Amino acid sequence: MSSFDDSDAFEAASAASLSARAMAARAMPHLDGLNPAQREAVEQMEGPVLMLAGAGTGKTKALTARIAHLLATGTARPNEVLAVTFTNKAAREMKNRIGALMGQAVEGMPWLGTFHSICAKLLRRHAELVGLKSNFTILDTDDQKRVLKNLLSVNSVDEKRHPPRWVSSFIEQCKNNAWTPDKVPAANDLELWCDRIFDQSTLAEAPNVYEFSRRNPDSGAVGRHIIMASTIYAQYQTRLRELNAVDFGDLLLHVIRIFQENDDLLAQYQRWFRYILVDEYQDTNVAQYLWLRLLAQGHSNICCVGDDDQSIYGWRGAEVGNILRFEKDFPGAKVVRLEQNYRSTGHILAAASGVIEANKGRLGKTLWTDGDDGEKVRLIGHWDGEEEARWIGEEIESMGQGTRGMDPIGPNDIAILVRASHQMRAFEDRFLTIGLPYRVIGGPRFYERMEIRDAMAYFRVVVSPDDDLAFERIVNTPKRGLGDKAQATIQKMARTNGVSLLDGARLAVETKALSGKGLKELTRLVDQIGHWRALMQGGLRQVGPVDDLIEEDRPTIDALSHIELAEVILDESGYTAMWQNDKTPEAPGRLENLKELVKALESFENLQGFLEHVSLIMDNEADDHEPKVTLMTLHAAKGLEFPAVFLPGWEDGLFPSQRSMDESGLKGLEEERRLAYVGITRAEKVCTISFAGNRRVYGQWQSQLPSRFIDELPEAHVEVLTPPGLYGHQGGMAASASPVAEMMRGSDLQEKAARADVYNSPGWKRLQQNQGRFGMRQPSEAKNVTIDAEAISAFSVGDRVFHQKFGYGEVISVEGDKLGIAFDKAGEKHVVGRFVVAADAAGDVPF
DNA sequence: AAATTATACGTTTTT
DNA sequence: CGTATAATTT
Repeated sequence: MSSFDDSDAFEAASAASLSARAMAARAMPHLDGLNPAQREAVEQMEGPVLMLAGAGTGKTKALTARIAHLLATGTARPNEVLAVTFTNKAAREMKNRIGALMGQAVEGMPWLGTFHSICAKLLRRHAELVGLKSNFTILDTDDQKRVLKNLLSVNSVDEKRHPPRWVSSFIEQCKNNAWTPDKVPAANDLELWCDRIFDQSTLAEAPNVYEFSRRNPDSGAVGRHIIMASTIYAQYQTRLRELNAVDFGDLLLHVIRIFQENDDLLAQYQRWFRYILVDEYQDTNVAQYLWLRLLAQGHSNICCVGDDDQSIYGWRGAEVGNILRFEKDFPGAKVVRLEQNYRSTGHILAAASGVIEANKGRLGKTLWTDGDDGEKVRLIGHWDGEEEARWIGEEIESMGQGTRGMDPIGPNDIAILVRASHQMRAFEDRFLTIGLPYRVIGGPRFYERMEIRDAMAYFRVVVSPDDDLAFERIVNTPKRGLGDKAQATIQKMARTNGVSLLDGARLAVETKALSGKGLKELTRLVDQIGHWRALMQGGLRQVGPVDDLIEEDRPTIDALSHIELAEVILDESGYTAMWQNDKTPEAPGRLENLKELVKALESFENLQGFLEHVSLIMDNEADDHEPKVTLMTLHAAKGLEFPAVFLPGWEDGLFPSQRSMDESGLKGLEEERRLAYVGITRAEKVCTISFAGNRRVYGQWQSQLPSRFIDELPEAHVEVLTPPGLYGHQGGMAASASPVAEMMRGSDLQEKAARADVYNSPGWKRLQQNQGRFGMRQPSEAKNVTIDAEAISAFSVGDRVFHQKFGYGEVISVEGDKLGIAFDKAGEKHVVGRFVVAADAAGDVPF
């Protein structure tokens, strides 16, 4: 875990490299099983190398083999290799695989990690060069938003028109592009409207506010006042410095600035990192590119691995241009293409290739395989989204039995990949009713949950008493009667004395700036924090003026373990009690999460180490053992593979997403197409694409057209399926119904023409001919499966029950193992009995 | 200060 | 339609 405790990594690494050199004489097992292209990429150690690695071509294998080769040949010591990834998961996997290749010989690679963790490490060493202390805190999006909200209101910005998260994404965009506040191009800057009109005297006191001469289209008023977004950005940076804090983008930018302003230091690191490797290079943004270029200058021993066809993060600043430009940026670069695919069948590869070929300006690769053609990509249309979910559910069940001579495929080997997370709901609903276990990847992350963040804010206050944001978060959580008024008093006290909020609170207590209950509660909180701090450090116990909480009056105390300390903090602060007293359905889960948090502390030496880890590592691999179908977005699926993949919702507007096309035009469409390519290439054996003719969008029923990507699937590699149980309804329900529906909605002519044209497209005609009918049918009343006499429900009508997702409710019908339940909050649902528990037991059952 | 009602809005997401 | 925030009430 500890890419951070590198203090003696150098020593350890040097020792390790001796044995590495010794190994050079011996065989090199890491080269075994590499194909010629992979081997070339591994053995070309000097100079710039671009490894263009298509989906499933053994990219990680080649990358790890290359590192192993550098070490095994004694070309580099472990601490001289800088290997950067985007995610912690990727870093972890690489570490494991290198370990497996090298045996125990290499202790660790201190500079293998994410861009952010490596930058955090560098910045802690040199923080003072950018005016920070080395114990700076790393803000998450929530903290950022709070800082920004404050700035916006101070500047009278109209928060209705420019919500904090909007300004926050502006700043993020600037940082992705390595624009400091003074370097924001005028064309990219934004005018933020003020929420009031200044008069001459107030305007004089607001130096950043300008008169905006254009007419306000809303009110018709002239003389609106504005402030530039880059000005807010500048203030934001100042504020972060005051807080001794950085955001994620700053980790990169501060390090870049340090390198740019300190030639000697840069030279030192250039000498130190003799070999640089970068994973997922197509996802790098401008800042990351600059960072890499600074470090690679000189030796140019940089190996970038990526696939321009899998660049799907343009919307968050990734520059495909970086990978397309590589040979220009690094003259003499060797380009190696990995094109042999070890993952998917021939039909699947051919279908994926057919789709991606429609993109322009690719570096170009042709995937091929030694393996079987396998089954064709399957394509199926449904009446609506619910039927699509129903069909996929049944298909998954039959895959479990093994269909058409294929080996059974269990839930763990199946994934459903959607374009947008809201598509998951239809599947969740369906799977819940048929009792198909599933797992959703990519929901709210563990460390982003409210209770976890609250708990960590307590830890932060104890670890660093001047962490104002953390103090602000916990001062009235749980409710202590310290509302806006009390907090304003504390703020004022802190500001006028130039101290932290905690010290401000201490002063407020001493000077009795508050009264009654507020004073008592604040006194207690301040004393408690002092007490916890003492528990952390050990030694003489601090004796507060009003210290009625601490029962024993020991003059000295021993330092508690950080785990005990965490428990004490959560307990004494009343935070645990707050959730125990909470009657909402999510309260038991939150308590469970808190327990998990404390458990997670075990793998750390102290609270500081834990907090550093958490601020950079936001992933939480749930370790459940039950086989489950995976439900996730296409974005989340990159890098993964499954024997069977379902790709539902291939409808124009949904996928490709209308918004992408509107906002980014052809570029956006091409990125969507790459997403389609990523989706198809996740499948090893079976890939099933589907669409619905009708779908509910924001509550309104809308007729949908099959995705244009469906037309791009090469016919020879696609098999069109027809759902079972069809009767009547000859062909092309959507073809006839949709345009009519379109006209009734009175959309403009151009759009109608464009849409009508789809029906003349070769792909659609082909499908019509091939199928005769396309599986469109009226939704038959879904008859629920007959009652299994063996299945005796543990519940009866009238029982109070609790459900993990829907909360509390009352059983209103029982049909075999299926229950009809009227939920208090979620309405009426049909659910399989094993997903609910008797309501009185809900409090004790850890889900 | 909590509970309730109104209203706006509605990809993709890691660090 | 459903959720998440804001505004309003009690």
